[in-house]
Amino acid sequence: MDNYSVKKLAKLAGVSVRTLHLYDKMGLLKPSVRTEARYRLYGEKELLRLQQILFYRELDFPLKDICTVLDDPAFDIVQALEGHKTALAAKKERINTLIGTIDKTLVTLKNNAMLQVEDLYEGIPREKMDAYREEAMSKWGKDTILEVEDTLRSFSKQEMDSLKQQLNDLTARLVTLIPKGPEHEDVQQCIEQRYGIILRLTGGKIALGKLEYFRKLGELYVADNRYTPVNGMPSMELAVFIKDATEYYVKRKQG
Amino acid sequence: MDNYSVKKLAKLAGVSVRTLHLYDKMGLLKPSVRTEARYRLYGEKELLRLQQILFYRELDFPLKDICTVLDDPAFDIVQALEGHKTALAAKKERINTLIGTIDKTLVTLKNNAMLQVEDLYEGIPREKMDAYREEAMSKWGKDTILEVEDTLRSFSKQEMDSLKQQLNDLTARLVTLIPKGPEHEDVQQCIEQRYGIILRLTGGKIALGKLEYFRKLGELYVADNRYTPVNGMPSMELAVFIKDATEYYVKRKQG
DNA sequence: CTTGACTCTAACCTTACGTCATACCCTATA
DNA sequence: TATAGGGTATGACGTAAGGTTAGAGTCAAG
Repeated sequence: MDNYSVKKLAKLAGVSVRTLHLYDKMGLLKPSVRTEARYRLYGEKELLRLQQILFYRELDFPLKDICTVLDDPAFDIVQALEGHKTALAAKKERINTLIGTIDKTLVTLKNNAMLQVEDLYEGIPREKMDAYREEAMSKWGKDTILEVEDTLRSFSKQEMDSLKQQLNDLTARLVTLIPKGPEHEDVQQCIEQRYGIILRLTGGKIALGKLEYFRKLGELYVADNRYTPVNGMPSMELAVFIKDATEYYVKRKQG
Repeated sequence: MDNYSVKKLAKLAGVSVRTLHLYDKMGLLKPSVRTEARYRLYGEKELLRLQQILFYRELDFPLKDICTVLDDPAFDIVQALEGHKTALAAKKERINTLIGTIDKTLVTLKNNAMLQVEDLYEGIPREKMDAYREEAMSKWGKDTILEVEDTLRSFSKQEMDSLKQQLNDLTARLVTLIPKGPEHEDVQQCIEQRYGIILRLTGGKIALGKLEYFRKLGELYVADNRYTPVNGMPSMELAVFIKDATEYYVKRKQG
């Protein structure tokens, strides 16, 4: 009997000594014996009671309620548990709401940072956006576009700026490389880098074969000169150049 | 400028004056001006900041984190929100576990109180239970039995004891009434009370017509004398008596 | 007899306020 | 002008469930 010192009981039950002191003072778990030096000693009965206490504690019951549950024999545990369950369900609902709010906020934040997704289209006025999106959707499929836009939205502003800058640099470099012809090694290197960046921007989620998709993107450069910015100015020459270089690139990769 | 006193701002934002004092002391929201009497005065800028504070507060952000979010321009809000969302999701998962534990505990508690559902069968040894249940299921349908058992399990120990006691009393009374014959008014009253109790015990969920079900129960009393306990002793005489009385009762009600 | 491990009590710290208590300030009215 | 009433400031205490010292006493082994 009375085998356990505070530390032994604490280790056994996985709580701190402080916790046992506290439970003692608040009457939740009294030691069965105090030595003359006022050391606390607990027996098996106390160990059992501690187990019960910890069970209810794990269910987030306040210690005072645990006291009531364990000490009042007329207490309806079933009702207490059911009430507690209701409270937990309410908490859970609140957390769901919070998570929803955070999601909405994240979308808003990223949209605000990312509304420059328009910048990808380089200067197309906002009122033409809808027409453009419909066009793109009918060309590549609505789902494809939506997936790409989702992916774009997931980038942080810094990442986005970096990728945009890289694309701009490549475009500028390609302008200087026009004289060398679309099949020149330097041009092909630029095209390959463009391919990598665009893959990242579209998240590799494109349903079409990736190279095929990339080729279509090359075509688009010719079909619609809105897509070929050179310092903000459209350039048919650059568009054709990129298209030719892309087709050669794809052909070499597929061959 | 500096339009709002503590109380005005508090009312406007739906917080307490104490909260504003606190936010001031901890540097989260300083008044733009202090009068010479040290009264706090806030301007529009502070109102706006308070709105932001409250937004994050509603998301259960600790105030210190809100401080960081609002004051450190290099702080990555998106990352903070995503981290917070993860934490909330973990909390939610924990609550799910807790609810599951409570459910299991409730079932255990009710089973422990109710495993005496067997007592309904009055002394049938546990190893014969399964055979009996199959028999009952083939007689009345598996679903019927499962529904009835569910209903039985939903009773608290006190309710159950009370109903059991009432049934025992009625049985004892019927024994004394055997000489008067199954159609005697007193006997019929007992049968009617039995009917009511059994209806409660089975929750009225029985698929069969209730009276019809009750009649079958009467038949069963004869078909299997395990169902007719008299102080623990089976009594064929009582079983027949109850069957006759029940059939008369049903006939009268249906007629 | 000393050392190291153990124990006691007490007190302060945490979050985000609520609730006094005491004292000061301001303004409108008699 | 005195005062009543409401607004305000500061400080302190309390909350839940302990964590973290601090100072002092206790126990068993070498």
